[in-house]
Amino acid sequence: MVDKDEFRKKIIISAGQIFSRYGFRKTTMDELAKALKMGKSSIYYYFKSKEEIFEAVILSEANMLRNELTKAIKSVDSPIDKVKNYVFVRMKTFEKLSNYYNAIFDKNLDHFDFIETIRSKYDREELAILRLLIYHGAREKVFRVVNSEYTALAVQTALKGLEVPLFWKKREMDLEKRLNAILDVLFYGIVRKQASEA
Amino acid sequence: MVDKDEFRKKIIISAGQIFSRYGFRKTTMDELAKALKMGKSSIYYYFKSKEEIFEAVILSEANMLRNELTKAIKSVDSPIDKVKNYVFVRMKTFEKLSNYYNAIFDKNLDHFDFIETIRSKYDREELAILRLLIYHGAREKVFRVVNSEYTALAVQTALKGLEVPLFWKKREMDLEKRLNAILDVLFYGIVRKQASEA
DNA sequence: GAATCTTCGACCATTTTGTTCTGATAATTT
DNA sequence: AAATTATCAGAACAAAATGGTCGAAGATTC
Repeated sequence: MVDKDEFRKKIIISAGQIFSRYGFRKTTMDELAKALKMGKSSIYYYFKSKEEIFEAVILSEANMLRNELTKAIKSVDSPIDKVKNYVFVRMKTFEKLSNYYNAIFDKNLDHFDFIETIRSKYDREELAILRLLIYHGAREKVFRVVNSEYTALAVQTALKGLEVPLFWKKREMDLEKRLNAILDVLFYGIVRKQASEA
Repeated sequence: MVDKDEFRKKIIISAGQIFSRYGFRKTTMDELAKALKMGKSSIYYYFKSKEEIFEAVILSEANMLRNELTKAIKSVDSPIDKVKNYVFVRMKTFEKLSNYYNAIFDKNLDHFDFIETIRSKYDREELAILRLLIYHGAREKVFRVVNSEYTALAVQTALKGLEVPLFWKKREMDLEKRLNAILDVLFYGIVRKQASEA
């Protein structure tokens, strides 16, 4: 009873590693079984299908991302740093949680309903966070913002657009440097002139 | 006629990348075809089988390794540096030519005859090079060596033994640092006392 | 030792995949 | 331009791989 959930987590971790390496399609149940040192059919005692395992992995990674992000936001005070941290952590964590990343972007996985669910849920959550960050920044007169709702949407759209080229040319240049450059641009369009970083 | 060989090379390069990512087993002819933007069956105009493509890839990588090694040896003069470079380049190049590396070590590929052929051929070549390096070092009184044949064999055996743990724990520590440490040990057992690095 | 939880191997239906075959089209030669 | 050859792609196929099922057999608990 108790152990069952515990073992589910083990499966999720192990499966997450293998999925991230080979993708959903190329990962076989036999492989998962071997990695877990158990018979293939035993896995079905814990999960109903390969898809369900994948879903659990994605969900787990989505939660990790959320945790990382909220932690990153709380770790600093100034609105600028909050946004900066948010973008940074978002990009860097995406790199690690490649299952989640692929689930969001891989067109081959489109037909999984739960991915669409997660996708939109993640979008809504992110938008809410961004709106809050921007709203606070505007309140403290650090950001010049007319409508935080629209600005948040704009920032989110920009971030989404950035992901693709950011990951496509992953090895070409230092991720941090590129991110910093992008953030500079972002802030020079948002930050008030002569704003102090209080 | 001429173009055919040229296109074969293209296939080898493209296939090499995909094989290195997914391994021989998980790579499908369809994938190779898509990467080459041609029909799956068209590939069979250039190669007789998937196995033959793999063989060509391995052979190509083996040649690259050989080139890198000879270049590395020629680039320095002192026997110590030659051996040092040899080991370094051998290990670092192995990392990139992962098809070759996997072909040599992956037990799932044991049943391919040509791998055994390459394996032993590579062994012989390497032994000859090492023997030469050591012989020269002994001649210049930098190495204390009784029988360069046996010493070369000993060094080769040591290198082989090192590969496995070196790659198994790839991410744990800096490869260069570990290699340097190992080389230190190797040389302190081989280099004459008060030897000058001429 | 009955009842329940957990694992496994054998088996199955379906899909995937390496390969072949046939023919179409482009290139080259005669 | 006819004939030959080189190059390619789609359909078809046999064999292999794979996700999933089922009943039985170990464990574990009561």
